[in-house]
Amino acid sequence: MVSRKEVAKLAGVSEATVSRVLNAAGPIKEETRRRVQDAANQLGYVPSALARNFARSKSGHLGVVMPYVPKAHLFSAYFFSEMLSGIGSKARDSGLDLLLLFRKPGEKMDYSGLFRQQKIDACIILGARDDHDELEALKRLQEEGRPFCVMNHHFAGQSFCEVDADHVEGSRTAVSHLIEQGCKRIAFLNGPDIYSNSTERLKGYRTALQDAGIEYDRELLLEGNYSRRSGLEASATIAGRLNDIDAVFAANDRMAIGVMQGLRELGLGVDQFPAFIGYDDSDVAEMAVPPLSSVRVPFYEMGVLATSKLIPDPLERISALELTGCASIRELLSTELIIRASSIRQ
Amino acid sequence: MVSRKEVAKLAGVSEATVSRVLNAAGPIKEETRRRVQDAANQLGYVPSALARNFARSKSGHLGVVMPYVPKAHLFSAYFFSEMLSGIGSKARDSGLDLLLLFRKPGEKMDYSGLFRQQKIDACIILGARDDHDELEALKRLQEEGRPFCVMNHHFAGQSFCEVDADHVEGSRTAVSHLIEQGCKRIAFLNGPDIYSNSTERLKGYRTALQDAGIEYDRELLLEGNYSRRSGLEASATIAGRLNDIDAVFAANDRMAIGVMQGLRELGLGVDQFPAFIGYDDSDVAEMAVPPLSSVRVPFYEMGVLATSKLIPDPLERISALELTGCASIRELLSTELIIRASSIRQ
DNA sequence: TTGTAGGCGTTATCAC
DNA sequence: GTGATAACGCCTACAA
Repeated sequence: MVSRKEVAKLAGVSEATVSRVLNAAGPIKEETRRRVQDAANQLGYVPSALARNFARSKSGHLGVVMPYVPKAHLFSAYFFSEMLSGIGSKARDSGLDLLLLFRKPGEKMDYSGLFRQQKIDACIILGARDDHDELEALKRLQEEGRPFCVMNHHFAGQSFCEVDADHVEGSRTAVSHLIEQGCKRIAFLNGPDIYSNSTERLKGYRTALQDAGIEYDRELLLEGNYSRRSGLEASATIAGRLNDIDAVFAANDRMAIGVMQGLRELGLGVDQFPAFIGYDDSDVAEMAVPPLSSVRVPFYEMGVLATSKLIPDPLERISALELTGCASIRELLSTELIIRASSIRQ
Repeated sequence: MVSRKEVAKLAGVSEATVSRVLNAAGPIKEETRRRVQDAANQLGYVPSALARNFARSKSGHLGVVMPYVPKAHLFSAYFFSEMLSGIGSKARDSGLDLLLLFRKPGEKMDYSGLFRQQKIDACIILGARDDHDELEALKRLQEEGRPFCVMNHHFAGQSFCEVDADHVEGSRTAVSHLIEQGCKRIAFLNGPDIYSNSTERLKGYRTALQDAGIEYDRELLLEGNYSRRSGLEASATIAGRLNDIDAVFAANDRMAIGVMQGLRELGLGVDQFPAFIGYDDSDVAEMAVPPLSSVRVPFYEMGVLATSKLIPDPLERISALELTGCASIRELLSTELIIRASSIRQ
């Protein structure tokens, strides 16, 4: 490995000067700059990021915590990959590298340890669980003043930095659309309420009903676990009450598709289907039969936003402060209802 | 940050001794060990991975290069997430962290630079392109003796370390199955032949035909780009020749589903569909209507394998050498045909 | 405009 | 068994 020292020697300058040239820092005589550049090129010198980070005592890494995804694919890979792309895009602009951290099944994450080991300078948590250990780990991070951001989940009663989509409004819009289509008995296949997303969606669902003067009926509430299979299972219930149900709103696309599949297996044709709306607008939505209306969530943008909250661009930060006076703790991005054939009643 | 020095002082030993205790290296008197442990606990000392890596001049990172995935989702996130999980699982066992590297649109990757910057100790390339720059970059890596592994692509004429699935056999099996189902005119919607996978699949397709004594007909070959949309577009051609085509073998699930969609939009019912087989057995296969038969590719295991080729477990390495005499350069894992309704003719 | 020198927190190699 | 003490390659005052 060719080091700065050799470049310095060849160029006939001190090591400090080599650094100044390569970091474009401080005033440098043009001729010196050239000599150093030439020497560096000639030797094929590349500064060691490792040594640099060490000297600055920064890892240079943005940690990204991925949820544990069991073989029984509960979640779609879709939105993790979208968020990752957003995070990666912004991180690259900031000169940060992404350190991928996989959560293990039962394991409680030692977020603080990752910082203390100097593995990461900041952290984005994608698969936050709302349990005791997780909460404690995050509270500790906050006490220690570590930069971190939780995506896609809200910890009630905390003031963590969080980035999410507005699922209340997203669900309200979806259900309102169903109502506009003439649906009155709208089943809601939600996810488990350990996810804040689920309770938010329920809220939006109820708001839409209320706005339309439709009474909320607990009997129309079903719970799945965001897997296709759980939608398949829910389909039995739905099929048995098809005279009482004219629409299905599912908390994600996979469950919606599971329900469709189940109905189909029971011999129902598309023309006998209730109206359907899914959630996430993942890639499977447009592959469904019929194509599934869905609430689009800006996962990519959420990734970008989360990253910039941790690594604020100096310029942005200034203008943000000028505009708002402070950075808000929790930010919600808007969703968009994508209407396809599944929700159109004619 | 509490450092080793403070622990040493509190424990009344030298820094070297602290390291010995914490690294469980060298002989240590039990009492000393306890004193050090206590001091470390009391101070909440956590060794800095950054400093450690620097001192060892190893980054401690396994780089994973992700392909550029444009908004027009050419590929499914599915197999990248599967491979990543496999890689992550094995890397964690080896004490390596994953550094995620996103390829940018036109950018030619400077793989060698990543090593010379000491950002990574080894590298797995997921989205290899078969162009000149890429090849040069990889050849350079090899010349420099860097540990790297290409996944899912074969560079002809090179002896890179590669991990892939046996797509010749996977395709042969799929097409043979179609033939067993009585199909004789099997359209093949392949991907572009810049991907070695595509040419391998074609080979398998032809082999199956030959085995069955069916003549190969170039007219039955269609080319898409692995996107659902390209399947949609191909469906026009297929629909126009449905009297001459009794099955469609697609090089991935998304294209197969695109074709189904296209046919459906043209008013064809499932009973008029040709037999279908897709490839990858991604999560969308079982969501298709009808459920799509597909060739399952062990992406997770491929990730594990690629990682262990780079970071051989000492024990495994020994036994492998005993068995084979050397590690093979290119390894192929077997695929498995998953039969669902789409390919059953009764 | 450039050089000097201390420090970053380990590892690893000697001595004792 | 344990303690000194060079590296490791770079950054960053502080001097000159």
